[in-house]
Amino acid sequence: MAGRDIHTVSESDGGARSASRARRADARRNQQTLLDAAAAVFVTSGVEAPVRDIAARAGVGMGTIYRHFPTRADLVVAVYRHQVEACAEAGPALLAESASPHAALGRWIDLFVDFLVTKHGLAAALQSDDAGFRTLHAYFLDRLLPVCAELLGAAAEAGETGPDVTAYELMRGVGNLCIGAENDPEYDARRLAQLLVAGLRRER
Amino acid sequence: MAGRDIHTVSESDGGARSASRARRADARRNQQTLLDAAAAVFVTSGVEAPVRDIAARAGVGMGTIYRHFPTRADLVVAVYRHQVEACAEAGPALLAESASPHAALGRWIDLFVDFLVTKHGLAAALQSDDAGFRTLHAYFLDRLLPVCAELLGAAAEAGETGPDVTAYELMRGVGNLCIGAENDPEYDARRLAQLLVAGLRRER
Amino acid sequence: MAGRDIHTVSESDGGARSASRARRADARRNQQTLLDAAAAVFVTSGVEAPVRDIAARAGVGMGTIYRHFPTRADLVVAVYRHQVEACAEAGPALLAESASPHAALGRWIDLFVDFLVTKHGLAAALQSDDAGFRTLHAYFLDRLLPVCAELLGAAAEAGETGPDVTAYELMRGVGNLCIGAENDPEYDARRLAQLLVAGLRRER
Amino acid sequence: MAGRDIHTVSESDGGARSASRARRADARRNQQTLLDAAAAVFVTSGVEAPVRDIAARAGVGMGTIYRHFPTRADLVVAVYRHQVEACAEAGPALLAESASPHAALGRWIDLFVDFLVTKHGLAAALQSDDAGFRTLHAYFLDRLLPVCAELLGAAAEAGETGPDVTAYELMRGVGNLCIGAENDPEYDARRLAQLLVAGLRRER
DNA sequence: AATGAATGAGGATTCATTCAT
DNA sequence: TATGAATGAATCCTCATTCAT
Repeated sequence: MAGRDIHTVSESDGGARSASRARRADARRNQQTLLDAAAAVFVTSGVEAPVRDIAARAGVGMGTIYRHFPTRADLVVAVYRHQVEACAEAGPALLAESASPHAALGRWIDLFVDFLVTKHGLAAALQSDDAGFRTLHAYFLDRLLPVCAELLGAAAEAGETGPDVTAYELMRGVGNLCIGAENDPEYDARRLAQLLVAGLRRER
Repeated sequence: MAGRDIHTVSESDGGARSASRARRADARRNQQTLLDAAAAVFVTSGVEAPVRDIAARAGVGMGTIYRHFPTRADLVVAVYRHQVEACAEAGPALLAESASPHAALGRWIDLFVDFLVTKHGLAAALQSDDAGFRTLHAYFLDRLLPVCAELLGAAAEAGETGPDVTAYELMRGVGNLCIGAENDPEYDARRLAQLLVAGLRRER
Repeated sequence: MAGRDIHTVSESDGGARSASRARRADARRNQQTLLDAAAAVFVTSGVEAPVRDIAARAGVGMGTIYRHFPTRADLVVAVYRHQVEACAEAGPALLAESASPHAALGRWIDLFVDFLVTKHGLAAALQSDDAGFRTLHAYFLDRLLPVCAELLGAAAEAGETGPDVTAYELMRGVGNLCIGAENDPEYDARRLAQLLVAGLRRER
Repeated sequence: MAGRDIHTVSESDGGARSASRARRADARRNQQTLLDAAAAVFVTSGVEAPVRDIAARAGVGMGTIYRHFPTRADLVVAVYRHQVEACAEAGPALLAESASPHAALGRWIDLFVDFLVTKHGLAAALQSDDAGFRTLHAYFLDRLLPVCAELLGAAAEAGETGPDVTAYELMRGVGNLCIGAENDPEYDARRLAQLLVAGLRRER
């Protein structure tokens, strides 16, 4: 009887749990669908694409988007999180394997530019005054600024660079250089960014 | 009589002429009013300010704005023409008076940045996909690209720089660096632009 | 053995019974949790507060709210039932202890106003066209109209009042007077309601 | 010649003026169309009817509504202005022609109730917290409160009433009594309002 | 030539209610 | 039974541009 009670309890608990687990799995899958749809729409229409378009592409109602990602910034961050993380994590590795800190910085900036340039409108959104993008800006800074600062600091310590710019300015500048780059075949943001890095160089 | 006729004719001719002259003067004065109003509104609301606001400031109807400046780009160009011209004309002078072509380039870029940074939203408009800004982009390029190219070419010829970037890329890059700079006290577009220029430098 | 069987049976019967009892107790506790949560949310957000908020406050799913209270009116009624009952029951008592039926009516109206005025949005909900509130309206009427009618009838019988208004009109009027009173410090619904009651007064 | 110039000038001035006059006449006619449409829609859908509905009814774009009446309150006020004015102006007249100030007050309240009750949703809007209705509230108060205050004051001075309520409370109360009255055949707001007035009465 | 009234597309956001798990 | 994810209708307001007067 106790056994049955327990069983019953565990069954109902288990049922609840597995239902909840199932629901969660479902929701997670759904989230991924959303992210995929958003990513796809972002490519063609930029990160400011209408919510309705994203919802349509994902085959869900708009409310579903809002449920999962209350703010547009939340959605954008979620879409690009993996790549931002990868970029952040690449910093120390590059520092370790490159010939010099300055070289590492250059390679890291390349990664950053390659990332931004392929994300239609992202670079612009990062600078947008729009309150809805405040968080986006913050996320990028939180995650990448320390990495940039470390590389920059290492280069300075090695005497390769002077104290010309802050890490923030450098990132902001590089970000700016990427704006609209995807539409202009005459313009190579990567090259410009490397020029910036080169400009930091100091002869010993 | 002939004299009188002539006189009369000449008088009426003169009247027509002076009326026409007067009308032209009037129109010019009118245009100037428009430009002043636009400039004032651009300062506070950016170059994308509502047409109605500009018209109101100028004390004319919106139709008048459209008559004189069919596209927004036309208006923006007209507002900033003097400064763009001044910038363009400064190129050769700087080349003549500077210690080196590379130095001249740096000083010229400074002028360009100073100009852009103080024009709320102009740098962004220069990159805008918006059809209404196509002409704006074109004008800036037409007028400034040759100047930049000359400075860049001179520096290259003097062996101060390599062939890293085209004049177009450089201008585009510098323009990009100015986007949103007016709102961010942590960010000094001038410094970044100079970094770019420094990055062009080659040791002999 | 029989004893044991009986015992067992009775035990299991008892188990079932107590389980059922326990379940009922559980359900009741659950309901109470819901009502407490709803009451709390009503205070701050009014009786039209989002279902989700109430569910969240109660720590249950929204579906649970709907199961127990299919319409919002059901929930609102349940939340205020005690107070409505108390108000209803106060009628005869007041009639018994007051100096006159008209005085009793006045005191009873005071009770009613005091109740309504402290329930954010309730008075408005009572008049709402909204289908979801139809039942609410009905409940209040079912329960309170007879009481009001009795008081009013007694006063008329005593010659204190004329047949100016129906009990329904009086209640409706008093209810209306309470709308929005909680937000307006310049407005005293109680005073107005008493004016209404005073207006009923007839000299013998 | 001078004559011609003057003539020309006066012609062009005259043209501009008559164009402007024509435009203004046109616009005025248009405004009336708008007001008629709004009034019609208000009758069926209440004063909170969607702007689009009103525009459709008037056969104009929504922008036209916004141009003429930036705020919903502006529109509502415009629609009812004549009647509010009439109500305001009736006050002194009633005072003059009635048997007593208190009687005048009663008749004036009748006018006010008759006005409100036929305006679907207006009474409710007058109490709405909604910022868009703040102005509406203010207009009614500005225009009618002094009238009510005068009548009330005269009655008090004549010793017919006591100082039970302020003019504001009385108007607020009467306004409240009218909420939803148009939908309820069992409820006569006019009668209730008169009860309120009767309640003010004091025997000498 | 000037005026300024009119048009109407376009996108964000909230929440009651249902129903699969 | 309980959960809570998903749906999607409904309305607001701005502003570039046109064109009748």
